[in-house]
Amino acid sequence: MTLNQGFPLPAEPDADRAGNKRRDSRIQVRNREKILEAATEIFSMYGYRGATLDQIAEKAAMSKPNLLYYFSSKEKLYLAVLRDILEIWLQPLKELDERESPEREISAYIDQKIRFSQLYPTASRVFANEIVAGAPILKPVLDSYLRDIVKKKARVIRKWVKRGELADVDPYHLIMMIWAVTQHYADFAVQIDSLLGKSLDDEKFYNQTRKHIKRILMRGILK
Amino acid sequence: MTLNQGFPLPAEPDADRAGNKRRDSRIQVRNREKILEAATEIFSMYGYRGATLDQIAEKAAMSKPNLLYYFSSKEKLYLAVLRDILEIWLQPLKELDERESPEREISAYIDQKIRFSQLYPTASRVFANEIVAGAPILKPVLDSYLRDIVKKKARVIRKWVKRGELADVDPYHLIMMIWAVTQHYADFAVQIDSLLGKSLDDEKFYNQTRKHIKRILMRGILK
DNA sequence: CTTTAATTTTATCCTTTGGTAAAATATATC
DNA sequence: GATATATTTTACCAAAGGATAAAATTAAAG
Repeated sequence: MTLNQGFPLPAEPDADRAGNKRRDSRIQVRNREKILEAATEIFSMYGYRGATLDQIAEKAAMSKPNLLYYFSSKEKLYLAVLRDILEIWLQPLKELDERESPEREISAYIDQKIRFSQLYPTASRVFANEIVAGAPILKPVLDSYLRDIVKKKARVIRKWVKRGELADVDPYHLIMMIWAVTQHYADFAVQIDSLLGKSLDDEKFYNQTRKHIKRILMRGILK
Repeated sequence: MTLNQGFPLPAEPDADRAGNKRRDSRIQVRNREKILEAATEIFSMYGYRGATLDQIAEKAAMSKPNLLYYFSSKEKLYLAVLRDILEIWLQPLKELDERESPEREISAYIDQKIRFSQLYPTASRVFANEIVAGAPILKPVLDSYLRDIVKKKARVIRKWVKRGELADVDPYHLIMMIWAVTQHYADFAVQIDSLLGKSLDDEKFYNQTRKHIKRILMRGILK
């Protein structure tokens, strides 16, 4: 992963990098990647406060001081993880295009969201954890960046409604409904596994889920 | 709250009570209540591992050793909190009755779930936290108790489908969809507050939400 | 091959945290 | 109101956890 281009989180230059000049050596890249992956997994299970650097270091197969060589504090590491996640989390929404039909666009949006749940379930859980915890870190981003994007896309949906291509739905509730349902399959994966013994890794179950969600939602909102 | 009658969590008699004989003195009841409430709030924000007894004690306005007098360990306290939550969380599902119409029953079920989100948002978040974390404590309960109830209710839904009173929906996905959407409003309340500046505490927003969810879902599944 | 810079390890520090012991205080019962 | 019991406080402790310093090792550059 490591998308992280200009993301609106307090990203002072080199904030998360222990003062070394020549950046991006081979080792640098590989280890930072390794750490971010391990951190995502541990944060997804224990949340920010519950996770320990020891656990993360162990999962990344390196010593704790070594880890701290790459990310100078637990908080900086957590920020780096969130930054990566938020970027891929938001991407799909940005693509809603009013010039296309709502049927096509919303359908595609659901597809992308459920795919995210399949590809990055742990990332989804870190995000969920942060929000459930009251978004101590992400609150400012939600209040500004996310708010703006959603507002913009709500307008798109409202336009479709006015054009009579969509039933009279509230755009915000619709968006949140899609989030809720698609993310549920990543965030509550254990529960689903308990009930059905299945996960989105199972390609068959994945498609069944995808179609089912779409069938009900699309029926619910199309004219 | 404190429903907790015979709940299927490892509830050795007096496991969570520091060996005192005459149970349920006035003080006993009041303080245990106070602690459970404080614990619910703290656990909902930091998860099991992230929460500290100091925080809980402070919120409950008593010293940590005093708290430990009522619940002899952090784990016992957490168990007690989960026990209370799970009971009220499951109750509504048990009431789905095949003799009634699906329209009426599912509608009532959604009502109850969204009401739960309104009344016990922090409890909902503790539960969410536990599941997102991989249900380290609740897994056995999910695998047995929950699994059985859901299986039973899936049969009810399937019956409605066969009778032609419901579109051809998968019962499990339908149930999970209802969970996802209704719980979302409690678990992701901060996000909703960021986007809309509203919460389910606002009776107007509560009703709007309730109706909206129902409109889309019911349209999606009724024939 | 050196020399220099980047990376890793070892040892250590201070704070927080779950939990205990025992003394002190309050409450109830006779 | 004296005695027994329940509750609360005070003083600790050992382990865990985030972080730093400095030595040791490895990789890169000339």
